[in-house]
Amino acid sequence: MLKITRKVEYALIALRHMQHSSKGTVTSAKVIAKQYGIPQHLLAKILQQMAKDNVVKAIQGPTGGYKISADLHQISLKDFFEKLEGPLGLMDCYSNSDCVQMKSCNNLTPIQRINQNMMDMFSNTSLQEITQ
Amino acid sequence: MLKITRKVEYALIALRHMQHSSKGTVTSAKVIAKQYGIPQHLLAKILQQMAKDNVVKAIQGPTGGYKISADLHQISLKDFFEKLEGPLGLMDCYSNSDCVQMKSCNNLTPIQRINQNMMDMFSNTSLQEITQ
DNA sequence: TTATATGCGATTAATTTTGTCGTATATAAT
DNA sequence: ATTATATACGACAAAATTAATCGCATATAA
Repeated sequence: MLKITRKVEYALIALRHMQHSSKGTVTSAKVIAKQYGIPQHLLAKILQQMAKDNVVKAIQGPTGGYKISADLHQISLKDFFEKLEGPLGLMDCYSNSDCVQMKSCNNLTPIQRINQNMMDMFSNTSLQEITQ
Repeated sequence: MLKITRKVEYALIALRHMQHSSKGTVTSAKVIAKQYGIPQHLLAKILQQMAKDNVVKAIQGPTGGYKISADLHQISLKDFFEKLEGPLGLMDCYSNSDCVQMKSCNNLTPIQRINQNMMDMFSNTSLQEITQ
């Protein structure tokens, strides 16, 4: 419980790798996958999703690959996580209001506080800080 | 991702319920399960585990049930969660050191910081605060 | 003695996560 | 032009985790 998925783990690894290679360089999914022992096809899909989200830019063809296209200072971890995994929250009821236990559940407010603290942390941390 | 399991959700609901009933009262798993729409057998097992962990005390036989036996001020969320779900951590590598990507993984330290912040939050919050 | 509670292991079901496969398209290099 | 290598993307499958059920045992109040 409370785990980050491999999907975002892999995304962060890839971002960090690109962040550390010379500026303007293009890196293929294959290279990154091999270096970190990530299933290549899986990483490719993740990078494709990041491309759609305008975090990276994809260059096709041989010698193609990806490079960071966004200003990572401007993207919070919260936004990044949500782009990849959908709404965050310690419990489903924070993103989805059709919980049948809603009316009788007694710990919404207390856990809500913790949830808020976590969200704040993720909102106040930029991708740049993670990948630097 | 980053979700609390129903198991601890149910545990917190039960604790909170007991915390709010008159002191010394014994509450059966059945009563709580019905009130909050929780599968009865499942809640019973969770309460049994909490009994083993000395958070609640079990009273057997008809009119039996559970009551809080620990000082909830003295139990941190972190300890409570770990009792129920095992080691916490945003990534497995924080609890388990045999990750094959260990040597090449590049985001240990940055994520580590966030992880530490979360753990601190859970350590600095008592069960009492949640269930009050 | 009976009814009702906990105790506990085994099993199943459901859900989520993780990974694979196949095929199409783009494009640099030869 | 052809080839090799990259991304693009949907469908599928495998694995892992979480959630829930079942059955039987024991305790005990009524």
